[in-house]
Amino acid sequence: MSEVPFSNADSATLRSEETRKQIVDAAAHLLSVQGMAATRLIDVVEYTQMQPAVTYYHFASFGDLVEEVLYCGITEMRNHVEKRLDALPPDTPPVDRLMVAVETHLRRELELSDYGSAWIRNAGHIPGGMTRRLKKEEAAYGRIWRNLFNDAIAGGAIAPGLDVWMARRLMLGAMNSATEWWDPRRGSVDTLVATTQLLIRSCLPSSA
Amino acid sequence: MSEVPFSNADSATLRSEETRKQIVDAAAHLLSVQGMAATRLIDVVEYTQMQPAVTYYHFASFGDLVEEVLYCGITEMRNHVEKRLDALPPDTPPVDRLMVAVETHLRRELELSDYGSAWIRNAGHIPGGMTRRLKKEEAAYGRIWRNLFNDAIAGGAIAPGLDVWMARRLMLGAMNSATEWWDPRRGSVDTLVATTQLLIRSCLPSSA
Amino acid sequence: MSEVPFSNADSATLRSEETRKQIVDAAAHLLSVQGMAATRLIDVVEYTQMQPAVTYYHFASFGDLVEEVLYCGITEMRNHVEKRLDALPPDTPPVDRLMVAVETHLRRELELSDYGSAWIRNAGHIPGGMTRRLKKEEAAYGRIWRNLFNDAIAGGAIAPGLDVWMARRLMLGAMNSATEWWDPRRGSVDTLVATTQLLIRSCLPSSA
Amino acid sequence: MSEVPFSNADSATLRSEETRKQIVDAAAHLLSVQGMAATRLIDVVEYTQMQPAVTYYHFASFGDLVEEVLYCGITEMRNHVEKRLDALPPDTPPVDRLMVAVETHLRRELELSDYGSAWIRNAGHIPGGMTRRLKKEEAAYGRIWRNLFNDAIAGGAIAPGLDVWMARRLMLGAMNSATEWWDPRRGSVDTLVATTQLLIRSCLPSSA
DNA sequence: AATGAATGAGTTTTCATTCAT
DNA sequence: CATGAATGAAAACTCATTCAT
Repeated sequence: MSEVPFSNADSATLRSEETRKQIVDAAAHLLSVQGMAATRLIDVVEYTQMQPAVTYYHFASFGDLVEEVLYCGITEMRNHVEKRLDALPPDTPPVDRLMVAVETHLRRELELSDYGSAWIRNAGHIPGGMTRRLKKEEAAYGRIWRNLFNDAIAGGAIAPGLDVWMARRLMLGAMNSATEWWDPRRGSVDTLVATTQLLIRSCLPSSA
Repeated sequence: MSEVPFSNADSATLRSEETRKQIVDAAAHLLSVQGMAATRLIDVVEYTQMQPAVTYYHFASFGDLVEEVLYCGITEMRNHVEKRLDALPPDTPPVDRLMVAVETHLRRELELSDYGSAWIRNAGHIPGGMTRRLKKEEAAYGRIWRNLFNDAIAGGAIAPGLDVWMARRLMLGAMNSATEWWDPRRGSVDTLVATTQLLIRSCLPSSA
Repeated sequence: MSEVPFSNADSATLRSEETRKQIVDAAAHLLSVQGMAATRLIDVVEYTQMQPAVTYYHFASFGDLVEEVLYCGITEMRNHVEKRLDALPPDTPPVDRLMVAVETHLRRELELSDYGSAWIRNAGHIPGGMTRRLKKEEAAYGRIWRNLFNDAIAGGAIAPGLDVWMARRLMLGAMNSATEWWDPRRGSVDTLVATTQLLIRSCLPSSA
Repeated sequence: MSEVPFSNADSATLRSEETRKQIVDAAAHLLSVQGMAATRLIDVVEYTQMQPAVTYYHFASFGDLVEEVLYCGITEMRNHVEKRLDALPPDTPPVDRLMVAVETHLRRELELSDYGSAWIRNAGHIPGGMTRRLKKEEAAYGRIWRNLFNDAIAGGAIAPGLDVWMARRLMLGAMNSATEWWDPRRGSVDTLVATTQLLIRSCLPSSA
């Protein structure tokens, strides 16, 4: 007969999406906590209390599931940073914009999402190298930071001998390293954000 | 050098030691290049053109071999940094001592030893967690840096809101991140050393 | 044609029959081309752009589907050969009747039906052995050939040492082998029919 | 010390070869009896009372094991036929040579070797198509028969409408079909050989 | 001291089948 | 009737480890 109101015809699709999400979430969690070397398909399905075969309904292989997690990690991170930056008043000074990005990146990496830290911790450990879409997405995120830094140092005098590309990498490396050592018992994320912002600020020529 | 005549027992020992070294070297190389997730016992012995069984003459398990590599990595790193610092004139200013440590750490990590980068890249990815001697050695190395930083900032005014422990971690994280992104084609280690030193210097209160 | 108005029940039945036919046709095609070892349920439904579950509305199991294909293959073959023979004038000489059967068998096997070749190629490869109805149908078809050959050699002198049963099997084997090697680019079916007829004729005692 | 007399230094190698042979033999047996569709790796290892993993010491995959069986089948068959032909007196008439080949092929296919029948029964059912070496070997065997037939019909008058290539295929098809239907209870191999030889002889133009 | 061979306990993967809608 | 989703049982395959020599 006619469709029951409010009953979604796509309920099967929704169920499926939910199942898929559970799997990816579990994988993201384990990858962010244990890293790739210690995360097997079996760990993921045990964590979700499902059957191994479910995975293969949604992904062609375990490797594909991992790739999906990392892809979501970098994409999500980029989207959030972009959104926060776009929401700023147009006249926000470049350095302030950079500080906002630093805060967003750190909070996401540590507090808000297993995907972010899964990406950061495992990006350099992908067995067969990165897929094309991972490379592309990473490059896009990298461009955001390049622009942020370039704007922030524009007009300032770069110290002789300093390589701007390396400097940017070092600062991002500093932020990302927090996934390995940050411990809520040793200090809040707020403190970490403040500290990181202070350090990065002090490295900018405009600070002189 | 050449083999000692009339000393079969010793030559056997030497051969054995050499074999062992080849295995550990190979493991260090692969761990530093591919990371733990992609490095299996089979890869290591294939790299040395040996048989899996050789490993078990020298190590109780594959895990032990990996642990040995990481232990060598951290130990070697500490020894070199200590030696360089000890060789400095006693009246070297603290900041200069820190700069020397930075240079030593970076050169070892990137140029001189697979062990150093094997350690740095995989420290956070050990399946069962660190062994006691790894923890101990890491703590010892950490103390060196704590002292270096403390001496360097002594007397200076710490910015309010800055957490010194975190700041130190961030700076070490920056240095260690180079294993993931450093590419000789984008700049020499000399440049990297200079850039890192400049950045760290600019973060120190004494620079004000 | 167009759908019958006011006859939903029938159109549904028709649709259902059509679906069933699509599946069996696809299975027949794949079995005749690839053989049983390479044909899975998944291949069949993918070929029809359907879902695995459809199969289970029409068949109790994948094995039943395969059996159905083979059963259709042998039945169809027998029916066609019988029809052609029945259509011959009653006074057709036995050898000519045999030649007609040879032509009918070959054309069906190679040109007209995936079912025929599916049967021929896979009859000896059924995992659990033949079902009863397959055995029965095969025996019935075999009887036709036995009679054809018996009539054709009746009155002729059988060479000493020749086993008639084996000779018949060999000739049928020759014909059936064409499914494995016949290639339209190496010669037409017409040529194949002519060649086969010539060979079989030359084996008959009446040819002397 | 010195090597123990009569103790083979390659005993390990011999053992290995023996194990490998057991596996291939078992696979050949099952393939010849059940065909590819019904033969799984697990069946082979169960038959040999070994562990699945042994297979992977000797073969990269189950597919490779199957390929090896088929390759041995065709190679072995060719070698035996060639040897028998080479041992004939140089002045043996071509038709007699052909008869010897027929006998050798049939006996090997039915009595002497699982490899021969494994090849014949499964050649047309290889999932991914034939490997290069299989094709090559098959072509070489085919050339032997082409020459045998060509020599046997040389000088005779080929019936108009008869395709020699097809005729040869049909006769080989007849012989190979015996793997599917031959049953020792219905007649000895001797009888089969005699019958086949008679039929093929009667097809040759020289018989006229 | 070294190694070729083998193995067991796992892992990933497959696939016919079922279920809920 | 049809189907998207899920599943269990079993398959192929992996790999650190051991054994016999």
